[in-house]
Amino acid sequence: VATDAPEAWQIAEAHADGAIGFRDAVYALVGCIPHGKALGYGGVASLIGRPGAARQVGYALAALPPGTEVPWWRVTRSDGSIALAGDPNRGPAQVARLQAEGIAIVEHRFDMDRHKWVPHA
DNA sequence: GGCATGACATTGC
DNA sequence: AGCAATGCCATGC
Repeated sequence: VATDAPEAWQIAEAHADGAIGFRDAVYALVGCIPHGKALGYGGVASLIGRPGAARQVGYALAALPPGTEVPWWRVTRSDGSIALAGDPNRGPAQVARLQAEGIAIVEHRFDMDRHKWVPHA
């Protein structure tokens, strides 16, 4: 299986084994989200194996450096609304990124069911 | 080790 | 459908 990126379950396992910390697991998983897809904070937390730690996902992403390669913009709220909508800095940037990937956003919200990423197990 | 903080999720009104 | 209140958990001090 020549996948260029680790599978979601592998990340969850690595985190469970303590090989990587929660934050690193978040970064790795977010990095797996394909172009044009999105995921809710809770969804990311669940895939890592820590359902309920949705807030920490945001906390981890907030710690990302400006020029990071992690596609943090593909992570939104579970209902498809932009958490950073009120942020004059990252908000517009996130919306622009998503739209550039083909996701139609109206009033800082988009159809999550239509763009939600579902790892193929 | 305990306390306060926070890019969320859910439920109830 | 929209708003308010409550629960959850990793981080940092």
